[in-house]
Amino acid sequence: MSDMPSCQFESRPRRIVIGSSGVQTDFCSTCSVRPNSICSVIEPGDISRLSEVAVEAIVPPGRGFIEEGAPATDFFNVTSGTVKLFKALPDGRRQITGFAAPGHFLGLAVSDSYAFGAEAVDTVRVCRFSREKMTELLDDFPKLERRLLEEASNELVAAQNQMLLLGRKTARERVASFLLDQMQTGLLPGQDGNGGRLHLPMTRGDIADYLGLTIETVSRTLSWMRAQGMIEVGKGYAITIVSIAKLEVLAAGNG
Amino acid sequence: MSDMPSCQFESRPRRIVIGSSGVQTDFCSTCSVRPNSICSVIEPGDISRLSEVAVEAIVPPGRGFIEEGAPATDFFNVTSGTVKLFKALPDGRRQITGFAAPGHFLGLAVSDSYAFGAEAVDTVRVCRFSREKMTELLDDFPKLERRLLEEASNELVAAQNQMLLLGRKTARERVASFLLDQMQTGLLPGQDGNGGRLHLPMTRGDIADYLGLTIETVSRTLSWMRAQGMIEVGKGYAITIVSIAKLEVLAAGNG
DNA sequence: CGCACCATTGAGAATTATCAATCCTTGTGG
DNA sequence: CCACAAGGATTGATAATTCTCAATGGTGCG
Repeated sequence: MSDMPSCQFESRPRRIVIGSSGVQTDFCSTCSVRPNSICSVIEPGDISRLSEVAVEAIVPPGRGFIEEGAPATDFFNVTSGTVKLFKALPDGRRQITGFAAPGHFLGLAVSDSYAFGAEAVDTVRVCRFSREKMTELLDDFPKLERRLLEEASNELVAAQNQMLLLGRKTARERVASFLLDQMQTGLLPGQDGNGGRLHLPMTRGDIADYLGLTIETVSRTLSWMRAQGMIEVGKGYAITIVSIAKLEVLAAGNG
Repeated sequence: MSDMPSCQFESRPRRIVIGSSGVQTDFCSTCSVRPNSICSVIEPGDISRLSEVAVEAIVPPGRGFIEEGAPATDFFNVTSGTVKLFKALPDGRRQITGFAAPGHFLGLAVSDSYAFGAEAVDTVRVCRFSREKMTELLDDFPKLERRLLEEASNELVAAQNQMLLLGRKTARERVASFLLDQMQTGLLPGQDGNGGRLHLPMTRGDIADYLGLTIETVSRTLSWMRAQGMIEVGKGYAITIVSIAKLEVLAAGNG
């Protein structure tokens, strides 16, 4: 496929917010994704502990920041943008195992090396924690551990759903399932009820690698869905869901 | 496929070992899989706590004991035999998401209903914990929570590997990967080095549902591997690995 | 002994992949 | 501002892997 991107950050700015008194402020306390992330279990009085160990980083589109097989030195929390997680075979075949949206925690692994790679789909901001700092936090905040277990359990459920999709669903069923899933995260503002405009930040190639298909099959399937009046394919990364009901019939298992 | 088995236990014997003094003994302390299970983090002095909340059950081959979508009332620990975990589509298509060997913990899910079904492959023994009793244990033994997180992380890694297999590997690669995986758990005693006799407790149908293939393709692929001198297919559930090297070349990605 | 279930093998069909050409969009530089 | 280059997307024609349908053979249990 494409050339393997390097595993370096574009920049690694320690984003320190200076308050009126000139003292470092807890940027975690103003973090917009904290309510949806594991950080929400840290009490307001302890948030400074978070800010001390977290480092903000900005990852430009297409840049990888976790390399499969590399030493697992850091954990990440996505604060904005979309990240693709993937595994690859020696000959280049790639399977995207998931897309991480803001609030998602990355790096769950007992091994000392990453079991997957991670790459920014669009411009991504992440909070980075070193492995040892994270361990300290876990020791000091038992709630954090329970929250991580929740997070892991949720990912496990998602992984099981994806295995069902990859192992047993047809191309049409896969794409339908994908579009419905994306309505959880990709819905444009003001959209809700029986339809909705979606912003899909990933390319057809990414979708294909996520669904275990080829680019061409994804494209053809979307065209077929458009012909069926299920969706409208806008330019860029926009897709409009015209009939959720029809997609749900497909996704449930009528290829 | 086959008719859906009921979600009942064959029997639910509270296995209470009566010591010489006539007092109930901790059967957990003699449990052969404890070193490999989450129970290993409970200190010897606290093992009685385990025995109090655990109930042993025997599940006959083919019997289901977790029904997908049913209220998640219990957790399980496999103590002997092999369990298949699966998800199904309305029309009967089934994806086996994993095989659980002795020591495996079942039921990780935040939801109040099971996200997957479980069924005994051969005769299975499990330890059952009620959800509330398990919660109490988690509160009293922080180490247990950390161990569960480890368990979940390991399953996540396995799930990611399986997604790569299902989404991007050819039939031959899938079967090769499967056979190599099974050498971790299914090796018959006395086997080790460059080959080994495997006991696969599951049917071809189970293997097919695990690998996202059909029974026929699994069978044909095994026949092809035999013709290539990679394996020997014995009668019953025996398979002999003749050349690990050839299988590894296949599994790594040469279809 | 016969039935039921599982496994193997064959022939043909179907879904999806591969190869290839064209179009569209976007960004860049003259 | 326009032309061009580059990457992504779409569509078409063909190929290949895998599935489906079907028949046969083996194994174990009642």
